[in-house]
Amino acid sequence: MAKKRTTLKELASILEVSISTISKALNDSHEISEPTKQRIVELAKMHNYRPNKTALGLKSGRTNTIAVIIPSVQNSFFARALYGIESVISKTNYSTIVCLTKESFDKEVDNVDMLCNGVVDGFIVAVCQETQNLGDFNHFKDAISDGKSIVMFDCVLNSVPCTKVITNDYTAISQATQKLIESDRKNIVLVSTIHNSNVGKQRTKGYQKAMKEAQLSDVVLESKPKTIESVLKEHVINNSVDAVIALDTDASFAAYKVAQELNKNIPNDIAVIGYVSERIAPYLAPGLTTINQHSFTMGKTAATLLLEQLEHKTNVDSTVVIDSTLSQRESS
Amino acid sequence: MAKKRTTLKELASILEVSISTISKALNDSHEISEPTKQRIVELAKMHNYRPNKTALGLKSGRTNTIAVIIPSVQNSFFARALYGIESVISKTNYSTIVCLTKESFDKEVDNVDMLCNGVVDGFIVAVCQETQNLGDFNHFKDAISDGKSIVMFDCVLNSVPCTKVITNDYTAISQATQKLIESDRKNIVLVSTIHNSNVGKQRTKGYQKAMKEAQLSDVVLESKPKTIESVLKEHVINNSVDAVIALDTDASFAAYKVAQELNKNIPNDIAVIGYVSERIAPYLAPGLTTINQHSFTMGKTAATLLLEQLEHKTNVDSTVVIDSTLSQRESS
DNA sequence: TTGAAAGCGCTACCAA
DNA sequence: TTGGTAGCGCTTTCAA
Repeated sequence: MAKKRTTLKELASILEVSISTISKALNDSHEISEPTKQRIVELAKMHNYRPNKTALGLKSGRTNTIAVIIPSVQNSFFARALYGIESVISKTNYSTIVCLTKESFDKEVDNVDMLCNGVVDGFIVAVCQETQNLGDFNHFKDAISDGKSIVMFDCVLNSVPCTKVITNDYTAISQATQKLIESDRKNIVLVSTIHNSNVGKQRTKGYQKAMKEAQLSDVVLESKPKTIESVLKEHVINNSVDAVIALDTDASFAAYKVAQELNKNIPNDIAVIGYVSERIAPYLAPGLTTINQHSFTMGKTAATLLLEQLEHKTNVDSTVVIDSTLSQRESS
Repeated sequence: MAKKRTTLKELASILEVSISTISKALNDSHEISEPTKQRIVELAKMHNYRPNKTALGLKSGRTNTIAVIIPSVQNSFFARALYGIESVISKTNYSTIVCLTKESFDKEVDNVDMLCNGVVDGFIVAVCQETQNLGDFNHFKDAISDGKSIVMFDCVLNSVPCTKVITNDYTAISQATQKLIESDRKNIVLVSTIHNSNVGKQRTKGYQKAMKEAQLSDVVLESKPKTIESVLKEHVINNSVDAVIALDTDASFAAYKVAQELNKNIPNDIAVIGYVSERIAPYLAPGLTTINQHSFTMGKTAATLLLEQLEHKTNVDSTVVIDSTLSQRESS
């Protein structure tokens, strides 16, 4: 198979003109006469000519491609953020490469290294957990010294000089907790399967701060997705609980399931606030009050900032905060 | 900023040897003496040299990059399929470009056209709905005649000669319906928000066939995601319904919500079978019996087949079927 | 064992 | 208005 793609050279030899004439004509240069231009454009169309992007890239030193490096796409936060990024990028003449790290440091390093070599102009990254724990950021620093622009979002590295888009996790959950307290909930339990991540830790601290301020004692239940439900159930059976704050999707679902199994009414017996995709939250019964991280907006913002830097070929060290907000529904 | 990436040329001028010597040394050619090799490799390491992929691509005519073109990543089916694809590709020296079409024909055409030009070696595509309706497949045919390999999955185009990975939608839902009938359900309603897609139509036909065979009359409720709940509720109030088959996530959630609001017990009053991510289904209360399309496996299969074709530089016209299976849970 | 030069597809400069 | 040529970074003959 493989009737290889038409090149300028071929067109040139067919019309018996020079390659540069072809190139100029196709780029609508004023140097070329109208009739010649027409002949060439027509022939190019006939042969379905389209310029080789790789060659363009080599020539210009830019590829008009950006890389999005995220841990996963099954996580609805990242899925929606990616959607936000795409919504911006697709309006430009840039393409997007998406790489999934699955929270592996090695994969993250591999991806960054590989794409640095003339494949992309810049990166949008949600730094993976393992990298944060390891504290090895050389792949990003190398990329920057190679002249790449980087925008980090959600999980960011403060010690890497680049643009960061984050949310106010700590404050948001702290306020949510306060709100529960104001509506007379006293026994508020925090449930989480993401206690190993920085994001999870931030959120837990925010909750604890609010509880402490109200002179209530905090209860933090942490477990793996598979077991979180039984851990919570156990706790609810043996203690009085009138509210649950769930830090992630698994924990949120677990709260609902436990409530149902123990015949507790949401929100009358137990109020629930959780982190679940805004697409799913309203479909739960009752609709789940969520802390909305505005993932779409975060993605959009990150993409916009990166494009800006790419235009000016700069890499600025700054931080933008997108506020999380409480999406009040029936569960609290 | 931008201390541009080190090139062979620079290394050559530092060591005052020729570019070709550097190139050969770095590629461990036997033509180069050990001592020279060592000096060069060492210097390269010092300067953090890594070859420019674009240049490699231009030279070799292959880019070791594949494109995954899917409608969305918020749909858990595609998210998981992508995960399956990545799991295969990331073990090779290929990279993945992900493009989201949002079901737009124009975006699909743009993506394919753009990536054909020396950016990727092959495509994994879930054809978007609009393209299926329009019936214009030239972008794929062009890509093939440009020598690209294509593997389609889920939504495929039979008239495009390429590898296809599909599931047995029709049979799977037909069997699920039969199973409901065997367990004495008579008033089985189908609910769908994807009636415009081929997949939706196939599933509906499978259901209708099973109903007809059992001499039961079929009821098909179709609506938009926002309104499907009220449509179903209305129907359940005015008719006797003892089972619901939901063709998509929105419809599945709607079924649960309606049951709860009308105080119907699942599965005693109403059995439910739906299409929902396997990650979420068990968390519903009660756990939802789903028709599992094995999205991960489909992705893995598609990727494996594409790699195979890329190795042999062929493009074969064949179809692989991955069977959907019933994941029995408590809702039916 | 090393180097010079051509060429991948393209653009852009300079000359004709 | 056209064409020749150099060069982007790399590999690969072929000569030295």
